[in-house]
Amino acid sequence: MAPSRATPNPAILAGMSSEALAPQPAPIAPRRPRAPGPAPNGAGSLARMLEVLDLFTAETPLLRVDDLQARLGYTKSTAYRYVKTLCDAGLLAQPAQGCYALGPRIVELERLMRIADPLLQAGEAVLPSLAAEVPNSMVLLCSLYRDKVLCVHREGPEAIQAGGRSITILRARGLPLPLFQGAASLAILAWLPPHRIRALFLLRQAAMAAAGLGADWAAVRQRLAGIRREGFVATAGRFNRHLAAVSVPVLSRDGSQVAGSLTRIMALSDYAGQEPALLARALQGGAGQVSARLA
Amino acid sequence: MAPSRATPNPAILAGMSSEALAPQPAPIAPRRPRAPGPAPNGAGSLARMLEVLDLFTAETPLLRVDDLQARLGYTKSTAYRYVKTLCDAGLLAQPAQGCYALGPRIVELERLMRIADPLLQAGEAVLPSLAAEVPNSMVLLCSLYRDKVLCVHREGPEAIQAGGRSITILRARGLPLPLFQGAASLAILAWLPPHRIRALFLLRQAAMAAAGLGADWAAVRQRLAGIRREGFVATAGRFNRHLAAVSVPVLSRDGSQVAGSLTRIMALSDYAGQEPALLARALQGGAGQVSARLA
DNA sequence: TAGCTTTCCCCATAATATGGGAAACAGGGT
DNA sequence: ACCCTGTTTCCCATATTATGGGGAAAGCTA
Repeated sequence: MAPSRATPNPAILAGMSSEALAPQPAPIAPRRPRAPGPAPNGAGSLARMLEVLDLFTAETPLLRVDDLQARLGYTKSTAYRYVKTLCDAGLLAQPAQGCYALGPRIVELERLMRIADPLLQAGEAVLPSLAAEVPNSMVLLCSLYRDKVLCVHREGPEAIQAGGRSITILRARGLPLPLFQGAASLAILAWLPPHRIRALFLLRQAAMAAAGLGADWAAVRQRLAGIRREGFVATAGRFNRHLAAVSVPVLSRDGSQVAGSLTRIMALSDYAGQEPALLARALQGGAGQVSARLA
Repeated sequence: MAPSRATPNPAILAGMSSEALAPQPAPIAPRRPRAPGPAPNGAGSLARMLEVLDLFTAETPLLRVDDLQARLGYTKSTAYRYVKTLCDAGLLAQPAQGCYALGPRIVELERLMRIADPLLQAGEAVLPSLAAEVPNSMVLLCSLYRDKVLCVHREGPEAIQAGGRSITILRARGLPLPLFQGAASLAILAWLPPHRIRALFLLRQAAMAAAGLGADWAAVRQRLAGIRREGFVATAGRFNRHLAAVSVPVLSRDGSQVAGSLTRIMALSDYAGQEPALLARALQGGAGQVSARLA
């Protein structure tokens, strides 16, 4: 600080009475106790802080501290402390004063993931030729994380001509897919080890039923066994009225577990003329190549 | 938990003596106090938890809990609690038992940033034609976040033929650049509002000097003023012995502040035959188009 | 199923996150 | 250049809760 910004006497500037400058005996208000209970929220303060990230969406990428305070029920102090901690970690950033957004660390970490992800590496090498095999179609590489299926890579055109219109899937990487719906997810689910499927069922039976996977354990089990017997999943007009999808699992190199799924998306009109099993065969070839390239 | 996990009586199951069930005077080992001091680490526990993310690198994308425990000095309990909290938030994931990696939430959040970032939107529209103007060259769009410059988008070939070899810049998005070195960073720095430059200088004078920006405030100020007068930054052989770069600032639509920088990277041999100011002029045209497209 | 590692749970206490208010700061206007 | 307004940090006592150790449960491998 070269010229040393030296004007720290706001008390006088603010016109406070001289009394206020005398040593105050006990003017500090004691902390207002929160309502008793095991935990005010579902978790500890560490998890509470991370909830801040959930508030950022494509519709509201910029938030003010007031919004956080209101939406999460914190006080101003706490909201600012969370924001400051997250900013220091780079997970948030301030594009402008009073304005917060997701931060650079996220982009940086995502790059690390791209560099380190063997599935992505393998997919980038194999998918281009696979996508080119069928005109007006794109190929998606998806992956399962605990209880979330994400599109990891897309190859082929950004848009598909279908139903007289151009249907675009923009910025596919990172697109979250419903766990129990869609060819890409089912192709992963069906090849999960039995105890994983069972655990998922016990935990999210309602969601499975709602997605039409099956009302009880027997139905779900049977449905997934059917998919495994076929070797692929084909859906038509579910994700979009004018689109169809065929998906096959990508297994780890030793074939012991499922690493993700490979999905071709095409116009429903193009799909109608073809044999699903034939489309699946081509995908299975690609999936085998991807598997072979996995570290 | 279909059969309702209702067996919360570990004392009996474990075969403890009935004495142990009586009110225990003080059998529980008191918490071992940590070394006294204002704070064991530089920050509170919230920031401490986020340090876990720093341990994941391109070289070590997979970590075991023992590693975290050892590298951050936590106990097993704490390490597992952090990991669980971060996993629940999706910032970490377990590809396999005993194995942790960066999680799906990061990819998902990064997608949100791509969707919402006006600079990226504008860049994707403008850069392709700009990159094609000069063969064997790529164009980088970079942005400043508080104290970090990141490449946000790359257009053009992935590799440049220079010095008889092919020099590749892979996965440019998310690539961190040194704040005080390189054309892309300097083109942003120089157009920062004076008080921001001054704040940076006060905070990181040593780093500026080490990067050759200037030993004292006068030198730094003069150097940046010189860049502003020129209107661009050109470097040759700094980032890589066989490459040269020309960079210009991208201003906000109203021109009041700098939003990022636009940089062309080319082979040093190609650069040598050209007039830097002419290259800069073309970039300035592109930067103007990007600015015009900013929301 | 047994045997192993990994993960979670329990609890008292020490560490620290919290909340209220005021100081310091930054940006925009005149 | 200055004030003025809204934003951000600092301060401190106390209540909340994160911590650490040991042991139970869960998950995977053989």
